[in-house]
Amino acid sequence: MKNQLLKGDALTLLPTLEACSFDALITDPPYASGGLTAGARQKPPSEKYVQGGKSALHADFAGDERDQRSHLRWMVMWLSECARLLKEGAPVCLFTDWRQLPLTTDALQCAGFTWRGITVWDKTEGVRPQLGRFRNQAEYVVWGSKGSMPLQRRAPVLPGVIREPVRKADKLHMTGKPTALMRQLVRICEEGGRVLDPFAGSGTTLVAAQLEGYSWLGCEMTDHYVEVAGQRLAAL
Amino acid sequence: MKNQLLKGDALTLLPTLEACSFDALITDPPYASGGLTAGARQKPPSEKYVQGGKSALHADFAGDERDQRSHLRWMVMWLSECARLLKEGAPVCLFTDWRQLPLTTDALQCAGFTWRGITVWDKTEGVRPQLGRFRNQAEYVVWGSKGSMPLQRRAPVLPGVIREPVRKADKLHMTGKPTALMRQLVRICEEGGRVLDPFAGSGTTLVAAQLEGYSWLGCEMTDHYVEVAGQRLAAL
DNA sequence: CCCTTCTATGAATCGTGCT
DNA sequence: CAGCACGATTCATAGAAGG
Repeated sequence: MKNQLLKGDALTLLPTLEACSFDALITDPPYASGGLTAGARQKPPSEKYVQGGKSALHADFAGDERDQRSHLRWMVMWLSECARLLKEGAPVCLFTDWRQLPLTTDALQCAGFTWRGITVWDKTEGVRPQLGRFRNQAEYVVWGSKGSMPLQRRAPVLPGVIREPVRKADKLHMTGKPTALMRQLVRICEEGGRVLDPFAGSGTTLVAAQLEGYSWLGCEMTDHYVEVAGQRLAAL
Repeated sequence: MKNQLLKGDALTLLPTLEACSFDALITDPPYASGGLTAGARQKPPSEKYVQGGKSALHADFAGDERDQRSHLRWMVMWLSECARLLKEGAPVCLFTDWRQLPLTTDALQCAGFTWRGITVWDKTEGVRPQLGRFRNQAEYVVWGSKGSMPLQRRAPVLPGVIREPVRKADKLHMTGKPTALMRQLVRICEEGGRVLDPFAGSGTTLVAAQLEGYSWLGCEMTDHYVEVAGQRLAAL
């Protein structure tokens, strides 16, 4: 199966793809979680996620200004499209932060998937330490499957907590994940299978999939990141 | 303030305590999460959580056979009682597993607390591997506060992920937590404050509180564990 | 006392087969 | 057919046993 990076909105592109043609869904959708108030959430991500008065390092990305209710509906919409594209028993991994974790497990299950657990990404460094509080040093991968997941799948035992620091040189998107982290995660896919990432961003999931011997298809609607991801994938 | 270990049901005991007299709520309630079917959930914990036909190492504990709906209602009931007992701004820490995490964040917020984050207990590797799956090696601490939480509280910066293996000699309850883990957690309480644990079990939270210089009050309804906890605390 | 070898265990889960 | 009981499975680590 040919690898492809498609430019456009996942909700438009997914319906054009062939049913039952993917072995795993692994993606990092917009969290829509920055900001305590609805108003603060509607600022573009480059203002929302930047500390202090620093200028934005990364281009804005789309799809991050919904309120909780709309965000859930939107998650269920694209997840349901993905359910059609996945083979029976295929695993699903969705990144989320603590604030959106319950919404993410709801969305996964509303879309008809079986929720099977949570894997923790431990960033190891304290992000914004605050006296008298716990550090906010983890993000979460909500994972599950389309229907039952036979034990004879060709996939290894995978870690439930992945300790991986964020390295600037390896972060090409505002919410980009370390390549080493993604290389661990994609291994939930059956050996040599085909990985779907409808929110490819700077393409780290696709790069990891390629490095681990999978084929892949990604969608990304922001021109800038389609170019970034394209270059990274071409350089492999 | 005198330290006390009370014997009885939390829902009965909590209303008898004085309002605004605690600086932190730190507890590990029954999760009611084992078992795929209603029937399986009603088995005692020693059968539910132990593999194979091995004989039970620890005595059973009560309150683990509710379904999701009743479990939520019950959580909100005792949490609301605790809200009355806590001072304004006091932190709350609730243990939970991946399956009950969304329910726990709901319960915390339904009872009127502000949800502030999740802290991860990483049990480290060695926990029941399964091919083709992520290891289930973490439990979670949902934490928050009664109302706003001033930054000038006398409490240190605390870790967001705590790596701590389970040691047999340090585990006196089927679901007992390591003392080292609890010593880290209780430090969310303001220096020298008073800690409440309505589900004391073998008393690890109270032991940790004592070791870290806090005063404490615990409730436990199972005779056996009241005795175990009493002995541990007396031995300090 | 230190090192090596061995064994037991885990807040499970899946699939089968019986009721 | 739905629901439930039961056996099989996975491996890093702790802790015991032995040299």
